[in-house]
Amino acid sequence: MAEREVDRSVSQTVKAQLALRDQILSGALRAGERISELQAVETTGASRTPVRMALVRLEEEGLLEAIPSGGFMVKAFSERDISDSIELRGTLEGLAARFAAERGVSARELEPLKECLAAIDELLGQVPISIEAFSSYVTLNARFHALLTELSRSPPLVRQIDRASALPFASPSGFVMAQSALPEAQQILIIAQDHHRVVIDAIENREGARAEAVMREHARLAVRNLRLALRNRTHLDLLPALALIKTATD
Amino acid sequence: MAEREVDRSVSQTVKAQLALRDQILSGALRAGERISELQAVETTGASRTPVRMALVRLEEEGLLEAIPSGGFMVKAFSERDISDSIELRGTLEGLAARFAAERGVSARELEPLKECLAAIDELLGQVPISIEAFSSYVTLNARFHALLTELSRSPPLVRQIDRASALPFASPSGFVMAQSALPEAQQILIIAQDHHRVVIDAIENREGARAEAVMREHARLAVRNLRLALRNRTHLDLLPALALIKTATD
DNA sequence: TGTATGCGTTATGTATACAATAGCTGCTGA
DNA sequence: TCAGCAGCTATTGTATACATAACGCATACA
Repeated sequence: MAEREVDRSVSQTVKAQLALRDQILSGALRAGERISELQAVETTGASRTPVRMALVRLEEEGLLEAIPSGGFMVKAFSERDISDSIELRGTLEGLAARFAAERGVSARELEPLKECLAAIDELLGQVPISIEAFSSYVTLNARFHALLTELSRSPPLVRQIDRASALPFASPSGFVMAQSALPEAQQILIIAQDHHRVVIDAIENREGARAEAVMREHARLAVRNLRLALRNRTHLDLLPALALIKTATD
Repeated sequence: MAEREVDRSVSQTVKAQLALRDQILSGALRAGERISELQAVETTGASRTPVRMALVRLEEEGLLEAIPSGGFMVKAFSERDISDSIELRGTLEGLAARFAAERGVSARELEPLKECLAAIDELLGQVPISIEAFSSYVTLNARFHALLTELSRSPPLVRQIDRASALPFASPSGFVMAQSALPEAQQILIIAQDHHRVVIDAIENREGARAEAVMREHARLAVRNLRLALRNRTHLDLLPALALIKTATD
């Protein structure tokens, strides 16, 4: 036992996993770069065993890739990989919305979603939207999607959606939003909010096909959003993905 | 270093993972049962570190569940969980088929699929189908789906589909097929083969919507298939899933 | 007799020691 | 001067030892 300072409130494995994911999503570890276990031990403060467990988890999560000769490297993604992931998540969310509509949802279950919707409306009412409001939006929007997903009452589907969201929508510790991109972002978010409204309405009226269709349209909007963010080098709520895209265009 | 007999041709972690997955899918470890690390060490022949890595991987895969107080248990699924997983996979495969159709696929890329199709035709030509032929079908069908998935040219999507397939379609070491269920199974497989034909045709003609629709229809057939298998207590190609469904109906 | 507390046992979480392999560097020979 | 081989080093894979926490059982007290 070393004289290492240990925080017993949370498991070393979880601590290491969070720290490493943060390093990856923040860009401290660059795409394609090999991850040194020893270095990870130093930066995370955990010993090799929990670090290795964290690495395995991150590999399964899709952020790391095993190197045949041993060890792991940060996985690199193309722009298309990210846009495919967004469309993929939209497709899954479409299925979730369909399930929710077909299986029926009580008014009480829809309540939190409507509250979320109202809170977002309030943020978007500001013209132009402030950086702080945009930041709150990211949180509220994630909450809305999580709640919507839950309405499907399908644990396997919820699980897959979480997985699919990890890549394009993971939240790093902090993020930057260019001031100049705000008005354009707001335009897009207002359209997105319409989608949110339609999907709730469709679920309430048990229109599965319509609920599904709007979520897929929603994803296509997010793809356009990504293209815009890449072109302007600004970050909408898709920012974490940017750290993962390999710089050399292939 | 113990006098343990070690097989250096394959990593201990992989060995342990395969052995444990087999134990779960074959039903040797029952749903809801806690997995003892020490016991796993004995049955797999690996030491605790690789066993723990394997357990983490299987948890991420969705076959195990972490117990809050520590350790892992075999995850239990309801019948609906499995049928949702099938529908989920079908939805993802639908997206893959759409991508393939929209992005275009050369004749050379379609060749292996057509060969697969012909091989299955030959098997299904036998009336009634033999157990051995049915077993070959399971392999060929898995190959067909894997090839189709690849046509999407989308690594993130392929990855998710693999993930989604793990639960309902994983291949255990051996499986049993009741003789009496064969004719009914053959009927279903002939319809399934029609779907295969349609999806290839749609991809060739770049009809994305049609390609997607037929894969979703294909999934609905598989769901009916599952219901049948459960009712008759027979195993079609969905067998591994049966080991995971909790016996006590909740 | 039932419940609560304390101790012991067992299993998991963590750390580290050991083994093996892959990659690199330097040297030698053609 | 370049290529190939050998030895070394660094890093990963594996095993095990140690620490800690949880569960069960027994005993004592109400």
